[in-house]
Amino acid sequence: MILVLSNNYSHIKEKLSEAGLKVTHQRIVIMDSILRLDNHPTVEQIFDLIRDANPSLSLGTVYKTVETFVNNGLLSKVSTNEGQMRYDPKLHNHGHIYCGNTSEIIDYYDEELNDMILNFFKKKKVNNLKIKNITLQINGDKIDPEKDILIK
Amino acid sequence: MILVLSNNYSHIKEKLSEAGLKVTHQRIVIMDSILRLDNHPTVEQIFDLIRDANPSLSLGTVYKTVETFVNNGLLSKVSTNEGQMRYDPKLHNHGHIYCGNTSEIIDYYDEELNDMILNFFKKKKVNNLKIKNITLQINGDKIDPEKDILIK
DNA sequence: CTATTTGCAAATAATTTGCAGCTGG
DNA sequence: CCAGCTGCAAATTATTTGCAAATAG
Repeated sequence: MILVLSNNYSHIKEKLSEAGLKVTHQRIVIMDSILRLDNHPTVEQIFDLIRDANPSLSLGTVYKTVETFVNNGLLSKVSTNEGQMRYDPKLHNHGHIYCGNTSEIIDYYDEELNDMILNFFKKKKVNNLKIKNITLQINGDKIDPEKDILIK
Repeated sequence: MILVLSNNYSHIKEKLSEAGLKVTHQRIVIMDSILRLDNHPTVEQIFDLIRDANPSLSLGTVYKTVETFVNNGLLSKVSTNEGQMRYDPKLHNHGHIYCGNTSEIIDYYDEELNDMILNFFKKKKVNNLKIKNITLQINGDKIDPEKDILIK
């Protein structure tokens, strides 16, 4: 029986190659940190997570790299009212919950709601616009900031 | 028959007073320009529109003023992927169409869709979150950048 | 080998701050 | 009058740029 060990970062390397990007250590580490951080990190948060283990990696490289990732469809850019861009590795059509009091951004996706909205826009047309995607933005405040938000 | 002339800026002055803000020339001119510009201006666009007629009014004051307006519920803040905040004088629950190729932000509101979404969130609950509002973000590109977007 | 990518430092852009002087209520 | 505004300049923050050295393919 042959056991194929899941090679470190193999999934990320593959994604980079598929996108036609050179597979560099910096890119792997940056993508990995975004996936691990999960909640839509800022450039600063990415840099803070990886700088100790990669002392020569510079902040400028993080800026350039996330921009490259966005341009090649590996990340999407999420703007906030706090003046810093954040980066989202989930590429399927999904919405976000913005917590005003904790600055968290939480993914929101509901199949039923999504279908409802897509059906609606099959009927109602917006002329002279090529729609790329439609997302829902839910603004609110966490009631208990210590606890998580639970989508039922 | 008594004809009451619509006093200049009277509506804006009223809004400011109601919000408990002092009615200053700067605030009137800034709010007026936002209403006139209509399409979710940046601070720079506001400033450009009013600077000639108000040479002593400074850019810093525009920044402070729009922030005051947001904090007092007279404007809402709209973030973009272009690194500049934009300001929206329409306060009722409505969505935005973001044109990637022209950087325009166009209001979108449909009663039926709005009801549909609100009803949905009466059933599905998001625990530990006090929802303030739910808006739709429609991303796309204008097909003919010269022409307007027409919502049918 | 060579087109890309990276690191670094300097530049730019957007926004905020501090504070003295002005002004609306 | 005086708390709240404004103007101005300097400070801060986020991001971009330019370029020489490094490196993936």
